[in-house]
Amino acid sequence: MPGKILVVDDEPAIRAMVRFALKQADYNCAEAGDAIEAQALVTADPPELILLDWMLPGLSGVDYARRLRRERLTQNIPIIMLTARVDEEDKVRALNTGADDFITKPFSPRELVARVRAVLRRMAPMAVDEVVVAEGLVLDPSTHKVLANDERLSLGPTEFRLLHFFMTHPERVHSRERVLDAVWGNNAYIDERTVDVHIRRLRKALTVSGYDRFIQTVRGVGYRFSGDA
Amino acid sequence: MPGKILVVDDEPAIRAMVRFALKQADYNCAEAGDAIEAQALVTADPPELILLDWMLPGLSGVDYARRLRRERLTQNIPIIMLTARVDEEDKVRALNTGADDFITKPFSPRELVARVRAVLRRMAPMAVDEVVVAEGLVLDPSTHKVLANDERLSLGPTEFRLLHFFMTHPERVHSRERVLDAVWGNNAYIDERTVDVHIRRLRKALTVSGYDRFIQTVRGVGYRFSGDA
DNA sequence: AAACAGTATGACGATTTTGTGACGGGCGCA
DNA sequence: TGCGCCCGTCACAAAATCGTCATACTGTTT
Repeated sequence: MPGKILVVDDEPAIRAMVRFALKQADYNCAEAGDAIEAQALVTADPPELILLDWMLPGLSGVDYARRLRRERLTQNIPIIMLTARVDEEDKVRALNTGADDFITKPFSPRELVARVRAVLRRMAPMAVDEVVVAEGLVLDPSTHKVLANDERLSLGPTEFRLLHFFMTHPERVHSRERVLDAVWGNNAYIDERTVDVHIRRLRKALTVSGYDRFIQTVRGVGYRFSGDA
Repeated sequence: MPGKILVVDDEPAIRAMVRFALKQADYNCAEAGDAIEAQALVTADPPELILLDWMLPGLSGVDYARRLRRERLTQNIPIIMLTARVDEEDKVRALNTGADDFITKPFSPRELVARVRAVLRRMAPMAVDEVVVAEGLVLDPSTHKVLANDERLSLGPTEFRLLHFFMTHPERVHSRERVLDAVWGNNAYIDERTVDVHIRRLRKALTVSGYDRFIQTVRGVGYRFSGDA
């Protein structure tokens, strides 16, 4: 059950279109016509993502984005900008205000959903309950056990969380910084090289069952968890 | 190479500590003891980020932040507040004056660097992670994989960036200088012939699947990426 | 055809990035 | 208090990649 998304746009037609598109994709949807309404909804019940129009009556979308971004210290809500023109200048400014993506109007429902999914996926925390499976590798967060071809392998707490993170975010390359944020917590001030060491330990634990090949290093960028070479 | 950062604090000890920490992380560092000094430095040569003490002799940090936000020249420069207490009230006020983050004293050098990086990253334009396709060639920045007719080919970091640049700017001739700017960074002191060598390496990697024909040399001008001969 | 300028290619030392083993410290538990 | 476990950091080894150069090649000009 996907979460709730807040649309902020002064044009009801746009809102309706967005609501419809999101409903098709099983997203709940809250609506606001200006920044004031939006802020009320955000504080009352924080959405998972905000779709924010570039031009808004009163406080403009840009300014509101900036404000949201400042408050994002505590609340990490991704923002997608809706902008009318394809102006390169505005595009840069929009990104500078802290938007995570932007969509230029007019846009298709399909594009909207695709971008929403992309951003949410990028931000996605790990599902804490679900059993994760990749080929013969099974990780069960609830029992804190990892099976490789039905053989139990023992990991330390950090290695477990690391593997969990990788298995829930496969294929994508993760910078050491990103891994630190996800596995150690958003404010652990730790040397990035520590990631290497834990990768090493995790790999060693996985080697006995031959699954160390899943963890690939992408030179100069970070690491990736993937089934194929 | 990271840019310059301005530290505004009346305690020389703090400034020294900050300077040292930032130098470790390869940031240049300017210092000021009060708002007057700070303002001189800011107008002379705007820094990329300002570390601003909450309490300052004369014009207070909060007021100065507010003033910075009003000036066109400085309103896009992120500000991190240095504050002694963790007062929730002050925190809100700080954010409202336009601070992008704040650090409570005392803090570790590592925390400082981490927060500076975080704020700078938030300000930086997002990398557009879209998959680029040209005939049978597929380059995916998010997974950092390149497929040529479904066959995986492995590129070094520079070759990857080079191919990415070419694929996102096809059908156009690029001078070596232009390529250096785009792929190596806007101020890399590197022999232009190095481009030739990397073109060569990229071509070799592409040859196995016959895609080297995509990279054409335009004698006396530069190179071009294009599907047709 | 020879001279010339621009480009391709292979090799090499230097540098950067990552892998690996070891060490000391903290923390819980007996 | 002693012990075992796990962690973060370091120093060093190994590996990958980089930038430059010398040389061979190619197309152009005179």
